Amino acid sequence: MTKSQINLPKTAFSMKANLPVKEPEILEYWKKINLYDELRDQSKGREKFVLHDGPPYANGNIHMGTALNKILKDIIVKFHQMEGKDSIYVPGWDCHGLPIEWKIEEQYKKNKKNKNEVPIVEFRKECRTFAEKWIEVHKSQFKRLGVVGDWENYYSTMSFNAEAQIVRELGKFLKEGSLYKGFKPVLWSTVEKTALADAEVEYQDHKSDTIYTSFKVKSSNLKDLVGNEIVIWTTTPWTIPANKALAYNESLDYIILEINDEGDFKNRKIVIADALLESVVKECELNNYKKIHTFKGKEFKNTICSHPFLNLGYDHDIPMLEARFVTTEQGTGIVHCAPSHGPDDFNLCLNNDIKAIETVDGDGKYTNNVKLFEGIHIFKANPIIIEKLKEQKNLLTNGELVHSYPHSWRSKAPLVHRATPQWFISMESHKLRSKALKAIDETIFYPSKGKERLKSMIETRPDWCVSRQRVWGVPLPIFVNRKTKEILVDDEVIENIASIYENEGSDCWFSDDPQRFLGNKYKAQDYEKLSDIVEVWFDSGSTHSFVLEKRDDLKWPASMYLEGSDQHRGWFHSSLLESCGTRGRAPFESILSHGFVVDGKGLKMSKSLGNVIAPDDILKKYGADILRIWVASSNYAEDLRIDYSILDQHAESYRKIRNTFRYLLGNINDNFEIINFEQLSVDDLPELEQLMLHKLYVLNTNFKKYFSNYDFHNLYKELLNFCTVDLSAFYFDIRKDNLYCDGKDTKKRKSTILLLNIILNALLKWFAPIISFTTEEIFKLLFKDKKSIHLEKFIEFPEKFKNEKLSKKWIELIKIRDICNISIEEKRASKEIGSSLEADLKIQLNQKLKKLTENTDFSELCITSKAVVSYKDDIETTALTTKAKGSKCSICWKIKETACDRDNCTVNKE
RNA sequence: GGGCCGGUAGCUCAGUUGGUUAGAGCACACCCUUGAUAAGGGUGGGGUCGAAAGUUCGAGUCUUUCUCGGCCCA
Repeated sequence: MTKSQINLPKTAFSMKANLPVKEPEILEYWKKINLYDELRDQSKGREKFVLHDGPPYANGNIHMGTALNKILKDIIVKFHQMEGKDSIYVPGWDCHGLPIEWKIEEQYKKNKKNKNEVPIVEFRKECRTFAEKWIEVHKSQFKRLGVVGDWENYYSTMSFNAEAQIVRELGKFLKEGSLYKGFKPVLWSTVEKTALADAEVEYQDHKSDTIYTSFKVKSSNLKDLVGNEIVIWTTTPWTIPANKALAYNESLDYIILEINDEGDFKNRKIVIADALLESVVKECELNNYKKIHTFKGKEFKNTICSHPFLNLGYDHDIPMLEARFVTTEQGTGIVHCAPSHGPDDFNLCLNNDIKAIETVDGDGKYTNNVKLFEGIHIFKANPIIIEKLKEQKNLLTNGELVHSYPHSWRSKAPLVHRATPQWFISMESHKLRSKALKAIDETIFYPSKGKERLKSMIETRPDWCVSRQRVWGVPLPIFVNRKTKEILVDDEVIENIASIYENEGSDCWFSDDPQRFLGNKYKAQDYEKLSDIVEVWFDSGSTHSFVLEKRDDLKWPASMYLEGSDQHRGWFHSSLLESCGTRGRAPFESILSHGFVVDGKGLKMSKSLGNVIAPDDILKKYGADILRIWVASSNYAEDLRIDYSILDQHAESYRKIRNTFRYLLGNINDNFEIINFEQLSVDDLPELEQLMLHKLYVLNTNFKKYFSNYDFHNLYKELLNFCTVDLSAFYFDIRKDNLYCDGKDTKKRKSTILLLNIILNALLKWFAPIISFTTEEIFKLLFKDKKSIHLEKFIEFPEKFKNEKLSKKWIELIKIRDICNISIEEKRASKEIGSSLEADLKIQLNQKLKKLTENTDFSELCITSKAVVSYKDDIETTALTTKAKGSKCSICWKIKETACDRDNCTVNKE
């Protein structure tokens, strides 16, 4: 007996993947062959698919969310490429903004350097260098994930041409007239001395002073009110000096309450909402009081009050205004309004011709607009205000409240609303809101629920504040006439600034003579040059203009924007507004949003929970292909769970896939042959092979269906099931006998080899976008004359592979096989047999199945040495296993009562 | 605090307009194999579908409340 008589699989493709070592080698290879350039060269003229990269912030190492995002992008880009498009991916980075500024400032603090003594231009250079450093770090980390893109020609928001184009984009809003100077309360950090973007604010618990204070009614249509006192509750006593109005809700019931308790309020009458009586009584510890009148809120109309500090010179009228935002959740049902210190207050007052003024300066100190308190820091003002109110006998009670309150994400300092001059893009003046809503309707969303999410945000958002009082960003290219206070609107000036930036960047705005930007048309001394910068969301919202439009290799609009679901309020949002404002439509045809990476229990990753997994940990332990499988197999429409047990599971699946490939490669001895489908005569193949062709055809159909919906987790599941169920446990298992024991020249074995080649090719292509490294490893092994799997296209299977009738037949055959397996298992459990080849099957089938099964070799199908079928009327399928009689052929291991007569088994046999 | 989204076996996911005993793969257990071998095959166990109430002849699917988680907003 000799093993040389059987054809055992042999391949150079190792079972052990060793991805952490092998993947970097493949990366080197891709670099060597210039894969990205090669892709573009070969795809010239094809339909373009442009996935426009949302720029990550150039700061800090990448985390799982970024890895997920980039891998998902790469998978989609590769799918489109292999589908036959020119699928272009240009990565980019978001570079301006507060976090980087803050890092540089931190370094200054460490080195005892004073930021104010450093020229702005020098400071900005350090910011630029900092961003550049992180771009390089990110680049290598993203590449390691297997992401193929134009890494050499990436884009960044701080590149000179980006800065120039951002100026041009702002110029468009300026020219249109939708960019205006406003005076609004914005969330302000007195520590960083800047307004903060929404994304820079975090809400934390904060202990606030609370007061119940009273405003005396000066005049009213409701005569009962005059001389009585309106009581308000607030958690910001320091805003009392800025009070300009009181707000009530006309649909609420209000009461006049006479107080008889000893103290400042004895015999005074106060007004509060009926619904809040109980809580006010409790909070203010009222014991003796009498409800003397009840009335509807609408009767407040035209009521004028005086300020609690009337006797201290606060003699302005305090009108009572109707406002829907007044509720009975907390307080008294009447809200104190300081237009400089709250958006609701501001809007209400604005509609009633009450202007906001600067009451607090950038440091948080009262300005000279505030009598009595000028120079006092607002965070130290509460006790003083409370004292004064007490002194004026207008304080019912005071206390403390812990509640959720806005804080700076950097300094963690509590924020305040402060009215400052800011620059806004109007949502209404030029119909930006309705244009954006229309654009949303014309966009395809994956998953579809993203549409409503973005829509509801656009519907309710206020005007876009695009100015920031910082230095690391694109300067707002605005000049204001010193005399007329008019904004200079002139295309030539804008283009002049842009062309200067194109050559040298925007640093010069802060250092050069303003005349240089104005040109010859205007005199610098007549104009004030703004020193604000553009908020970073405008930067990234403009990427479509300086990337998609400017580059010849790309197209506008993009085929797809793909980001985490938080970007409905971020990049999706700002890009939509910027583009609708300047071009009247969205810069994208579709939006794909993915959920967040959470731990195995569904909790968000945090240092304090200790459940953070870094991409690098995974790459070192498993390799990028495992991470890519995790991405492909997870449902990105929801949050994506990850932990080591989940990764272990995917690593197991990977081994299954890898061994599937290894079986294929081993049995073709690494000699791959491209099969010409046109010349292939399906009918000449054994039924099992025909069945496999049908399965390939169906799988490919499903594959395309799933891909067209970007439904990767179902697509991957189907591929994996094909490997385990249809190949490993079925086709491969059955055909081992044929592959190992039949002669290489036999027609049957040749048919099997043919199928193995087709299956190998198909699997390789199907899996390439997902396990990009492993498929490349195999591809290189098979093709010496081709460069990369990623330059290939998916396979088109001919219609003739489809055979529903055969498929239906085999569904029945496999049912019979299952019954046989149960029968074999019984004998195995009772130790009568071991291997299925020791089994002799006696199968009883219903007469009706005769036609279907008469040509089927069940011993082959069930991998037994013998199988006999008999037919009877009116019976269910049964199978009986007995131990096969005879002796085991030393070559093919089948048990036979006579000498084995198979060709290979008889050759060289003694 | 408000809005939106989600909770189906240990894990990743299916589950049509409400209609038999809720499915798949992996993992697990047991067995077999030792010619895919740090592989391969077979059989099997496992779910009060987040909880409760309701609508219905019938609910994983519809309604309400609660709970847990995530994102966004304040």
